[in-house]
Amino acid sequence: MDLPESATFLPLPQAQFHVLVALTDGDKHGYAIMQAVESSSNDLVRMGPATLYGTLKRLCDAGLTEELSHRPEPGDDQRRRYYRLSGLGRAVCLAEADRLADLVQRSRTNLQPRPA
Amino acid sequence: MDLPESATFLPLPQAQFHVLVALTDGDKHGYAIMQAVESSSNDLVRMGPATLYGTLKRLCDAGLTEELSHRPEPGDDQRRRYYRLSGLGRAVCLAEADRLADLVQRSRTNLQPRPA
DNA sequence: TGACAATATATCGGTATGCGATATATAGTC
DNA sequence: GACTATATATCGCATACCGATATATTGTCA
Repeated sequence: MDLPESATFLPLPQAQFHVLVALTDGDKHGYAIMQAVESSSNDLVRMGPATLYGTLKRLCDAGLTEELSHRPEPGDDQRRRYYRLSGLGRAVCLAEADRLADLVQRSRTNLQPRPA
Repeated sequence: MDLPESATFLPLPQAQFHVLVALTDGDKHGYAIMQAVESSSNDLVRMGPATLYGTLKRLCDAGLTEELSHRPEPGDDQRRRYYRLSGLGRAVCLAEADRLADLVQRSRTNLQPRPA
């Protein structure tokens, strides 16, 4: 069941979707998100600090992500700030995935050479 | 086989991808593209004239689409200007679809509750 | 210890993209 | 003739994106 509220965030800006998807993997700090987005796209998507931290701010303001109040790995780099998907963030991420899956399928279907 | 050149256009801005996908269906004039994008997304994606014609200009400048020199339906509305996908546009559209399909699959896989 | 690279967050300022509103004009309907 | 839908076009603002730079910490190696 999908919260109707999710649709109001669609279409999601690309950078926001990239960050949400990176967090479906598990909680991460900013720098790790940046690396995950780049490596998982084979460096096709480049995400510098300006895009990352600006996007993280927007996502947290919108309630799609939350900053962790506790530190998952005590003794790690003290500068790190960790983020996780909220319940709403999960719903929005899935809704955007559905929307994009439809576009992907239609473009592939239409562009396949049709057998006579 | 994918032209390496296609990758240089990725990630494609959302509006550009929407227009390309709309044209995989067949050649269309601007107004028809606008309606196709909205109706095929169940009005989730709204595309006004400013976004449409600006995007079409960028796509034609980049060589991803081409304006038809002839009129496919003689006797139709004389104001119409028809557009079609170029070969490069097809390749870029498929490459972007591949990129998005990967994001969709990973987000779905990660967000499914994992059976114990 | 000192030098250096990698890690980590943050912001400035400019560019690209997106879009509401408006303009203009034709085509179709009643 | 009045009205709606069709069709293209552009202004100006808002949002989104991103290269460059700044600052400081951490880790590594000599």
